[in-house]
Amino acid sequence: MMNMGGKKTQKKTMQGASAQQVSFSKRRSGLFKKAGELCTICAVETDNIIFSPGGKVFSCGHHSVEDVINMLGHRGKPDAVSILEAEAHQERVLCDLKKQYSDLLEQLEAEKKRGEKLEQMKKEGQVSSWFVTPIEELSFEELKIQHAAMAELRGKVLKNMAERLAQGSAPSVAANSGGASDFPVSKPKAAP
Amino acid sequence: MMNMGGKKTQKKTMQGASAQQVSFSKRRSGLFKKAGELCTICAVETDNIIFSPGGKVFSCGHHSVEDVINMLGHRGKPDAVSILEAEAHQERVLCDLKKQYSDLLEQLEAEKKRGEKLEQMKKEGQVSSWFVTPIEELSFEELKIQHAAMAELRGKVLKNMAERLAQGSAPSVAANSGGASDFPVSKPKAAP
DNA sequence: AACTATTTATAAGA
DNA sequence: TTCTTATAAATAGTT
Repeated sequence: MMNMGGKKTQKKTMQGASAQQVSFSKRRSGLFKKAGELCTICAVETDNIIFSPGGKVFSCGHHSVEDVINMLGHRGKPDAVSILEAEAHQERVLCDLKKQYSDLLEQLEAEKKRGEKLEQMKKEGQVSSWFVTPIEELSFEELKIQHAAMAELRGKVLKNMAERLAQGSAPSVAANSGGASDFPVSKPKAAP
Repeated sequence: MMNMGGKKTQKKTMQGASAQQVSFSKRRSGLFKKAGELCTICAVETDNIIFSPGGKVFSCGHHSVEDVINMLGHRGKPDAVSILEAEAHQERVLCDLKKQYSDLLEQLEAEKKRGEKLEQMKKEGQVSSWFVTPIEELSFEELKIQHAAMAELRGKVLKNMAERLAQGSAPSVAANSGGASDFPVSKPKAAP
């Protein structure tokens, strides 16, 4: 399609008012997005203001244009420190939300891993899940199947025990010799 | 090499002061560079300020912080459109974030439930793990315990089945009645 | 607005 | 810190 993507970085004013407007919209969101990421990832605060030729003012950040204006209206001439100390409550909320969002993502990720393990267990066969599901929650049909499955497993166990006895093998704790060490019984690793 | 570059976009505060510092430096230059490009390409003016936690202030743009203040003050009040636009943007971002946040809560809750089941399985004892572990890998002692456990479970199942039959109750899957919807989401924050 | 080919940005590693 | 590199993102031009 030869559409030329990012091309080489534009070094001069884009030709064509239309294209320039489009590019402006894209890059404006891009810039604000980057700013937001910077805040979230590095725990800093930013303020970004863009004055378009049309006289419009776009901004994002912890200290909104609104607040600056209000402050100016309230006071005669604030210094940089005033702005620094000013708190935009809406932006603050946004920031907190972002943080919470981040925390949630983290937790979600952790829970997902545990969930996947559960999924794996389930896939391993219905048997395992039946045994850990409160019996009251099982349907009658499921109970019947479980009953049969248990009977079969019991037979296997007895058979295995009999074989071992016959061989006179001494009871011992089988070491996890790599075989099925991937069973989801591992202890959770706390993330400090 | 597997050095992982851009990885997936970091969504959370980066852990490790060192890594965070490195990332901050990179992203700070990245942001300023983007701002510069935006100015050049779209013929607009920008001002960007970053407040680092260390108290340092980084900035770039066409006007000093003082200039920005003066300019805003000089214009008295940006036209209504400007304010509306800025507000709209922030509102959009906030809304999107809130929605994502809600969705995440939902997902988290679901994952939590699955996680709890896993936890329950583990607490249930070794029984569940035994059933999914290849029988050859179990020790004789474990087999005996398993045998006993199975016998007990079998008894429970039969008993439950008998009760249900006696009551003539239709087979059904009981729904989770107990719920913990009060997942800790936010923590109180002290305002600086 | 959506898509795609390219260019950028950047997290890890050295 | 700076350089490298693999991978994710951003985005100019097109549809």
